[in-house]
Amino acid sequence: MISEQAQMFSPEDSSRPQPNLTKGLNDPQAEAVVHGDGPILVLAGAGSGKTRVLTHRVAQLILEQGVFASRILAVTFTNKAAQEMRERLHSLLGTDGENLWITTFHSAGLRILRHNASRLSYSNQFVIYDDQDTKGVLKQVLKDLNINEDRYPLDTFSRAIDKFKNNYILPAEAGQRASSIETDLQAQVYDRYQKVLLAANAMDFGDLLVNTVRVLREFPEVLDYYRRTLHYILVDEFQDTNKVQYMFIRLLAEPRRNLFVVGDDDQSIYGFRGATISNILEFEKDYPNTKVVKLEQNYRSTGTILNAAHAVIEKNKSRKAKKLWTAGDDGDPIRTFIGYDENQESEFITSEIRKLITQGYKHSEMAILYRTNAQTRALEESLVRGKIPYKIFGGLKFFDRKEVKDILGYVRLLINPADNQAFQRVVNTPPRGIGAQAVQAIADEARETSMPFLHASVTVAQSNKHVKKFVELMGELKQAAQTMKLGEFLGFIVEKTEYGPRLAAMKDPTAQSRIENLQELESLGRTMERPETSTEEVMKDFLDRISLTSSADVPAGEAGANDPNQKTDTVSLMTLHLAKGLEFPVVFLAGMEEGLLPHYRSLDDVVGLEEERRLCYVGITRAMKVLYLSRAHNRGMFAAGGSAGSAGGARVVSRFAKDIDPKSLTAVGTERSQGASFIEGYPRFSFDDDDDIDTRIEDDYSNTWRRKKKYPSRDDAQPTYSSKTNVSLDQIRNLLMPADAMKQESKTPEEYHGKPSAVFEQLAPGVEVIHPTFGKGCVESVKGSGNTANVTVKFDSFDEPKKLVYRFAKLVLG
DNA sequence: CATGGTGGCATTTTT
DNA sequence: TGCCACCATG
Repeated sequence: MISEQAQMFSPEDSSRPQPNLTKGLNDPQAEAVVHGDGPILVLAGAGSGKTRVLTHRVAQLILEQGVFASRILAVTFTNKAAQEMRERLHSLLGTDGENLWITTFHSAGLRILRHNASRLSYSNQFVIYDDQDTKGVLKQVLKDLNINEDRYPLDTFSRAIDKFKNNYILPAEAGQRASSIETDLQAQVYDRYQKVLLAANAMDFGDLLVNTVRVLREFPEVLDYYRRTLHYILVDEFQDTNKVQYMFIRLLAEPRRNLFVVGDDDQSIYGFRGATISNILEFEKDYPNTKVVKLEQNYRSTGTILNAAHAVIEKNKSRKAKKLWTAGDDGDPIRTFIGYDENQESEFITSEIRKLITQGYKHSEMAILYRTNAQTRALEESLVRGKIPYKIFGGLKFFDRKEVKDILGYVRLLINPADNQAFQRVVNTPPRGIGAQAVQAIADEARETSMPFLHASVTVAQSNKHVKKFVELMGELKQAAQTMKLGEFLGFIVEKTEYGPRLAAMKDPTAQSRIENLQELESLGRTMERPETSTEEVMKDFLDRISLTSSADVPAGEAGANDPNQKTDTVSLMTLHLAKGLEFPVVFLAGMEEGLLPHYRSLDDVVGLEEERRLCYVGITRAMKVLYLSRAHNRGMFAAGGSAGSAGGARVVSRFAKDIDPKSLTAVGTERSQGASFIEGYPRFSFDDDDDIDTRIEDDYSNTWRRKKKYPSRDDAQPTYSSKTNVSLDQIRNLLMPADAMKQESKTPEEYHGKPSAVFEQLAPGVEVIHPTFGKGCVESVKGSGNTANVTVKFDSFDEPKKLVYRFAKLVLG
């Protein structure tokens, strides 16, 4: 991948010790870089050198204004962008930049919460729930609240919760705001959902932001600490920040207001995630003396490409007037193609790539961009047949692979025994005779005792031999973790759970690639190992890193961290969203059709359509020299639906393409195409496919799998590790559930509320109590004493009274 | 009571 | 294409 503006670095720029930081910059760029204290908004058009301005600004602060690197926080959109910025600063600053905090919003939140989550009654060791975990929790919540999923689909709730969090609306406020049956249900689900997460000591992505802001707002000493630490704050892609993120920034920057934000209202494409252009407008309101700098000179694209981009974007009503210009040439016309269907469109792109290669372009200089991930299927097939090396960004991540998540599920459960989602994932994976009934029994036991599923399963193990075996397995894994390094341990899990051997015994051809993925995971674990650090600590880091690795950071299906410097020569495939911030000499914009771009889900509202237009704009402006627009006349994915925008199955050209001056378009792909118009035309049923694409699918991949085969086939499969079952359930219980694993990090509710610990003596029927998770309630009965004491409490928010083990329940008097 | 197979169905964009 | 719900079997 070519980095934005990378080619503009001349050797003089990085000469030390006194680099002239404004050399080679244009006037507005320089103005932004040398800006003193106080707020500044840089409106940076596509390709106007904004990353360069950001990095030089940081260097300026350190080298010219004498600011300590540790006083600077730079927030970027993805880990990849952060990494790139770090590298560029390294070449500008050398080791002076070592203490810079360059990070994403989510990573920043995670770091703050790892130190402060206990203030919010989480443990600082909390885990991060991904989308799947989240859905699992929601499913349970809907069941508990007797909500009919057919009537109120699960997705509407996950979307609603997401929206609450993007806008920093906490459950209580959501409840107050509720104005209809729907919104009231949403608030109820949200409330309960948060309680389940808290009980599992887990946070979802949104919580990483919401809880960070909560900590900063509710604990002045924490806010004070970070304000004293961070004096200069820079934010990239400011147009795509949402309300919580903006609150976070504002809180930190408030006393000094040294806030440097860079954005482009024309590239705001994350409205569905709560981002609003109004953040840019509000910025000038919130910081009245803001300096505004506009970067309008484009260093990336040809005149033709810029004109097309402008023609598309100028139709938007809500945007700041501006026009990019270039000192360069007009360049080539934009090339167009209409395929009979998506397969022909893909074949065309493949064959063009081959031609461009013969003309001297590298694969890595080309990208195929599209609106939806579903479009990759046809493209991928065709590229494979054409033997074009490619990488797909986004889509299914390596860490989203089922087998990888399964094995990591064991790791998660060992680290955080309260992780009930991880428990449910692994308890019968691979199948070991623990079905729905057994899991329900465990869930019931867990509910009655207010204990995590894992703990409850130890009790159920007394009456269920399958569960007993599982519990013993977990005990063995726990012990192994104490002696093995991470890589070895991951391999041990794969063997010991029989996950690997079972895969090896499968006829399914994908099984071999899954085994490879697990081997990849193992070697990834090995790279994480640190001599002085316990495997448990390493595992925690490992999980954090995995949780925050976004699909933009690493190509689909790759683990990433293995060989960061190995740049391979491949064509890049990605959605328009992921392409933001990148540039390529050659760009294919596939699927230029109504219903796809703009997507049919956005057709009926103006705001949505404007965002689609920006998306198209982002796509066009990724291209440096050569831009292709292609579309198909028929598309499989819509054949059945007959969706809006496609009358009678025939696909109509995108309205955005119609805005481009036809004189700058030229049809390619067939000799007969000279007069054919991309905008009104019909597909040609052949193109000059003279490259003789070998249609035999080569067996390269399966050969590699076979070579690396590690596991024996079923016949000689034997347990590699002897199993020792002479450990008692009680011993395992203690092993899996050390007292401090259940204890909240630093504060019990007693400490938390500053009350003496003699709560138990005062418990009696009728006494009001508060539970950290369940809230307020009234004691119904008290039984036993010491470690086994039980308290039955009727909580306000639950119909059924709950039986709690006093030792764990952390009750305080109400 | 657990499992594996089959058939139906929907499918934006992402930290 | 991939996921879920349902059903027949062990």
